[in-house]
Amino acid sequence: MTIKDIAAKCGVSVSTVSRVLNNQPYVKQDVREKVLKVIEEEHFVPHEGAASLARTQEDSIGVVIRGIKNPFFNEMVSTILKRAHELGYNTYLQQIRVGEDEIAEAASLAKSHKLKGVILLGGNFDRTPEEMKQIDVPVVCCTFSNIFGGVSSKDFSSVCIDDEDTAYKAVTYLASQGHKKIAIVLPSVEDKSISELRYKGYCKAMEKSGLDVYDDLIISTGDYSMEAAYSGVKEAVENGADFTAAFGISDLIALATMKALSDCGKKIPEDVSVVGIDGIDMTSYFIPTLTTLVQPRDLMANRAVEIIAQIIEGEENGVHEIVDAELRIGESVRIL
Amino acid sequence: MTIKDIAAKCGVSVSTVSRVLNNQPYVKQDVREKVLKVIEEEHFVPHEGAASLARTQEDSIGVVIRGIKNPFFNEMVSTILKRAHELGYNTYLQQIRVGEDEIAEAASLAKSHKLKGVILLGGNFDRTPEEMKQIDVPVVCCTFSNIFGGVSSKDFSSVCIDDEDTAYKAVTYLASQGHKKIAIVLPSVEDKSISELRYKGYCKAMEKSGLDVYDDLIISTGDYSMEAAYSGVKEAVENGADFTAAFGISDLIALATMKALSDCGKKIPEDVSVVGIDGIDMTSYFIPTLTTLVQPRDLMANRAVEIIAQIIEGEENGVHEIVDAELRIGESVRIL
DNA sequence: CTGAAAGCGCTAACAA
DNA sequence: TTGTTAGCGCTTTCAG
Repeated sequence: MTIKDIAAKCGVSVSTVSRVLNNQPYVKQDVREKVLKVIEEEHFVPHEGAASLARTQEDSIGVVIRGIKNPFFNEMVSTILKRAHELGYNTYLQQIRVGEDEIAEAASLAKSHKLKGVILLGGNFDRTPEEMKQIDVPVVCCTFSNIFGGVSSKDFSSVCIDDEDTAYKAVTYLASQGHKKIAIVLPSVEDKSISELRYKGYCKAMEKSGLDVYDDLIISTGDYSMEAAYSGVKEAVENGADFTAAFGISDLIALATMKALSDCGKKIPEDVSVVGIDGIDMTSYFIPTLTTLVQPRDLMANRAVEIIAQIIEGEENGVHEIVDAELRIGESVRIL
Repeated sequence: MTIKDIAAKCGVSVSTVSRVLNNQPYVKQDVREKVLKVIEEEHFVPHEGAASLARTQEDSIGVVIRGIKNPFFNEMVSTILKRAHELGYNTYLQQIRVGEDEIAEAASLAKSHKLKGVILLGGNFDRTPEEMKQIDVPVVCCTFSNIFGGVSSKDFSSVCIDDEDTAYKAVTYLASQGHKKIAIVLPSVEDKSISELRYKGYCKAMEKSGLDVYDDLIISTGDYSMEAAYSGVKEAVENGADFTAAFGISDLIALATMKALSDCGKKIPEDVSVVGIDGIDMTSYFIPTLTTLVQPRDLMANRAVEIIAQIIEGEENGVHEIVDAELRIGESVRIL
């Protein structure tokens, strides 16, 4: 069943059917209705590839999500797709594993579908200008900003929180509650990515609060997984690490930290307090509820789409928006 | 940049380039290498729509996921995509919200991309044969099986656990630990879907164990969300519902149940024990760890792909596989 | 307002 | 082993 068959059944030409299909003007009302009726009856759906091929200008954007199981990203996807739809953009979703190269994926997605722009949901900071140039359409980094790879800030856009500052707030909150020995649980202190930035914020907060940072307080677990965080914290505690509060640089890490502490016989928050960053839905159902700095994910998702649309419409590239994370007080921090 | 440009740059014809692109034989080794080199240099990626249009026979399958944020489904997706890739199938992923019509989506996806088959990840049971017929390619329901809508079992395939039996096991386990007042937390006792089936299993287990089912034990919350489960349980307890164990028909529901109970001052498992079904990753990090019947999600994901491949290759439709859920004992059930 | 016809970029016979 | 060519199903001028 093709557009041609529909045209024949309606006694009109293919161009008329095409006009109806694309909601274009210059079709008499009764003709439009008849065509619509036949389309409905036949359950006709146009072949997307053919349309895409014929279209002189596609209005599609791609969304590449890194970390297929990450709830934080999954919670943003539907907002992105919805907003894109509202603004008249078709979307192509590509989920990739943590190990894969999101730039290469994005470049290939853009070419294989004539995309007008790409949103990167999560990714690595450490990119060279050459790598970025592989993607020949505007890019908006959502939840992160490339600041390590020497890519000019004019060559991409971004919307994210200030990672260093947010970590600073998290740790300062802990300090304000009287905590002195505050541990940090992170993948790495220098991964040229979020982990490194949040580590800086931690150090700054500790310093400003007049607290010492010593080795035992830094629990590097290797990656962003809950498994790694769990074993890292457990091992640290078993080896005698001594702290009354822990800052997990993401909610998933913070939740795994709580579990590890609990399994070591520590009560939360009585013995150890914990805070995270992100604000994923699940944190509200943990016992105790996690205190966390909530990223405004709907705002970020919407802005990411709006920014890419703006750039596609011809506005300048290089839009970099910083949004605020807000402290949501749960039950995981002891209030002194 | 098109295949034609590449051909020109290499001094060969488009068909040679096409052959190289598709890993076909009948290209001299040195020619193949030269073409590959130019493709690499130019970062050429063929237009997917054009290829799809020209291909006489596409080998693509679609995956429609219902419940964009559901961790259980998200955890299966990558396995499905991987297996499909291994078997030589292209995949098209479509995530839809809980309110949307997955059959209509699947039908449209199948037509717009000339799909050979569709995997439905989660969905409604209550479908008529007419609705199913909208999808003109083989369908495999993964995690559920259509048994309410009168669709002939020959018209679709499925791979799922035995919902009634799994619920039976969960409740029987609770009873075996000495519990007598066992509540069930579910969306609805008759939603013609998973909830209804698991409710049946609950009733059967209660009966076999010689336990009474009375109204206070049945907490219907309206939908599958954690929010609904949380408020439903909280309200029930505040209204005096009295039970020592609760069966949440899904992990998410069980987790929300634990939280609600905890917020009502009940300790788990000391005051109330809880079990779920699914085995999502997150359950291992809750305090206490949730006892649950684990669905073999990798197995189901792999089988779903293998079954659809089998049907596409010409084998008979109507394959219905039941897989076993396995009890994973956590800390949420009091051991007597 | 409507239709005819020229591609979009690629694959797949078919010839060479 | 390679090239030529006819579409795949649709959109989009351009005439009418």
